[in-house]
Amino acid sequence: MISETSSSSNFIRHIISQDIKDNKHNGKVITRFPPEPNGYLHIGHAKSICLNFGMAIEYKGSCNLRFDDTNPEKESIEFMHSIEQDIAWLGFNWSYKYHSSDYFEQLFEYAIELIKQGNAYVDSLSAEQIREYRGTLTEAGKESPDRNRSIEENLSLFAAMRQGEFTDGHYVLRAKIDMASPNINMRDPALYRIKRVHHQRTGDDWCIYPMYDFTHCISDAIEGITHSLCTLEFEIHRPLYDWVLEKLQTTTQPQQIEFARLQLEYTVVSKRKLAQLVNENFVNGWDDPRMPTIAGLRRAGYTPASIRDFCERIGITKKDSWIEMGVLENCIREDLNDNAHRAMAVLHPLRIVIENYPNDQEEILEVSNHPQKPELGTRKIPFSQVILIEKDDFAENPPAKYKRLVEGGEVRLRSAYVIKCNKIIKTEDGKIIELRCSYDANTLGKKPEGRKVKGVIHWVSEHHAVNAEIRLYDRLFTIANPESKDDFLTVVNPDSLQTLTHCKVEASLGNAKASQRFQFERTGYFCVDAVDSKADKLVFNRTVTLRDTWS
RNA sequence: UGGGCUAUCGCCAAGCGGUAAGGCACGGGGUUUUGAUCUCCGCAUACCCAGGUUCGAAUCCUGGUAGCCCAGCCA
Repeated sequence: MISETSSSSNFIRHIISQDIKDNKHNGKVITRFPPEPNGYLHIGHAKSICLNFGMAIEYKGSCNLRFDDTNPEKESIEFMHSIEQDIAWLGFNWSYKYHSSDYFEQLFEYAIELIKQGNAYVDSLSAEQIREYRGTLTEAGKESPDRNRSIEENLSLFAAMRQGEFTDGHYVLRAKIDMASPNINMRDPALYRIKRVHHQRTGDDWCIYPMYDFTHCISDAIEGITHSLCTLEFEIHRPLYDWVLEKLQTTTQPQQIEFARLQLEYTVVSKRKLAQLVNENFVNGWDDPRMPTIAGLRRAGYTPASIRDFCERIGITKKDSWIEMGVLENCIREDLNDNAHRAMAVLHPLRIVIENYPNDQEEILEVSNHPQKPELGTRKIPFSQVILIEKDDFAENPPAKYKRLVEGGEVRLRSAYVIKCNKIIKTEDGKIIELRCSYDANTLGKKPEGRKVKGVIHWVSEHHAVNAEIRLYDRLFTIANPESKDDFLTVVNPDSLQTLTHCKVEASLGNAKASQRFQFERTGYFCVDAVDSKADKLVFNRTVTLRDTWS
C-alpha cells in the first residue's frame, strides 16, 4: 500500500482537515473515483485517481471505484477491465467496486419521490424544442406546456416510460426548478431519457436511463461519500447536485469539490482525438508508448511510482494550468536513475578491431549494475578483440570540446580498457566501416599512466552481443498545445518513432524479462516491450533519454 | 454584454495580516570510468492593475483588467 509524504498542501486537504476538526461526516473521509467505462484511462485520470485514493489513504478513510455507467451507448465491459487494471497498476486498492447501474432501482424510486413532491415532471417536448425553450446565456428560458402536469399523471406517465410504452425520445423526465435561472443547468434539467439500448450490465431490463446529474449525487449519497472530488467543468452543476440531495433528504450529504483538470504540454487527451490517432494509424494502438494513456505510459516504461510522484508534484488547485513535459520526464528519470540496472547497448554500431589484443582471447569483466549502489550487484560482460561502439562516439572531424574517440586519440571503454584509434578503414566511396585501435593493457580498473583520458564510451563485444530492435520514441506533437489547432493531426510529429532494427546489446540482456527496465549507459532509459519482444527477437522501448547538457 | 470560477518567478506551487517555501526549467562551480548521477551556488524589494484600511497587506475592502467554464434527452 502506498504511504504518502506530502511536501506542500492544497485547498482540498485544507477542507478535509477542517471537516475532520469540525467532526463533519463523523470525522470520516470517503472518496470515490467515478470513471465512465467508455475509454482508456489517461494521465489526466491518474491525477484524479491519485487525489481520490490519496486523500483516503492520508486521512485513513476509504475510496470506492464506481463505474458511472448510465449511458450504455458508449460503454463496455472491456473498458471496465482496462480501467481496473490501470488503477491496480498505479498501486491503488478500492474499498468497494460499484456501478451506478447498481442503483437503477433506487434511482427510479427517488425519481418517483421527486415527482410526488411536485419537483419533477414528464415532458413531451422534443429535444429541439427543449433547446429552444431553454433560452440563452443572456435570456431566460420559457416553461414547457407540460410543466404543470398533475402529479398523478406524471406518475403514471413515468411508470409507462419505464414499461416501454413510448418510443425513444418521446418523453423525458425533468426536474422542476427555474426556467429563468442564470445558471442554465438549473433550467429544468433532464433527469431520465428513454433509450432502448442494451446495457452491458443490466441487459434489457431498462429502456429509460438516468442522467449524470441525477445519478452522480445520489450514488455519492448512497455510498456515504463525504468529499466528491471532480473537475472544474462540474462546478456549475454543483447547485443541481445540492438541489437533488436537498429535495430527496438523503441520509448523507456529500460535498462536491472541484479542482482543475490536468493539461500536459505536447499531448492531447480527448477521447475523440485519442481514438482518431489510433484509428488513423498515427500510433499503434491505445497502449502505444507515445499515447498519454496509462497503458501507453506503462508500455513506454513509466513506473507507477513515477506517475504518482508526478501527480503529487503538479499540485491540486482551481487554476487552469499547463504542465511542461519536463516535469513528467524528470519524475521517471529520478525513479529509474535510482532503481534501473545499467547495461550497454549500441544503437548504431561501428566496428573496432583491437589489433594488439589476442584474437583468440576473451575476458569476462565483472561490472557493477549501478555505479552508486553496489547492493544492486554485478553482471559479467565479455571483452574480446572485436567490439562495437556507437557511430557517434567517433568523429573524423570532431567539433570543439569533443571528448570521445578521434583518430590518434584515446578514449575509455566503459568498465574496460583505454583504447587508441590508429587507423580508419573506409569503403571506396568514403564511408567509415571500421576502426583499427590498440589497447593499453594496464588500464583495466586503473587510470592510464602519464596522461588523462577524458572520454568514456560504451561498447559491446561483437561476437557476444545480442541483436535487438530498439524503438526511439519522441513527443507525439510538434507544438505544446495541439488542441489549439483547427486540425490537431497537422501537428503530429512525423519523427515521433524511430525504429532501429540492427542494434547490438550486451549479452546479459539476452534473458531480460518483459517490461524489465534498464538504463542503457549514456543513451537513456529503456524497457523490454511487453507486447513485441520475444526471446529470439528482443525489442526495447526508449522511455526517456538521459539528461543531456552537452548538445 | 446572464451566471460561475481563476489570477504569486519561464512552467507548476506554498502562503490564510508580521515582512515571498519547494519542485521543474535555466545559469555557474566541484566530484565522477555514463558529457548521467551527486553536490554547492545563483535565480520574484515582489504577488494581474489602480485606489483604500492598517504600525504592517500577496493576504482585508473598493473598483477595474484578463483567462477559463455553462445553452447534450454526454459524463
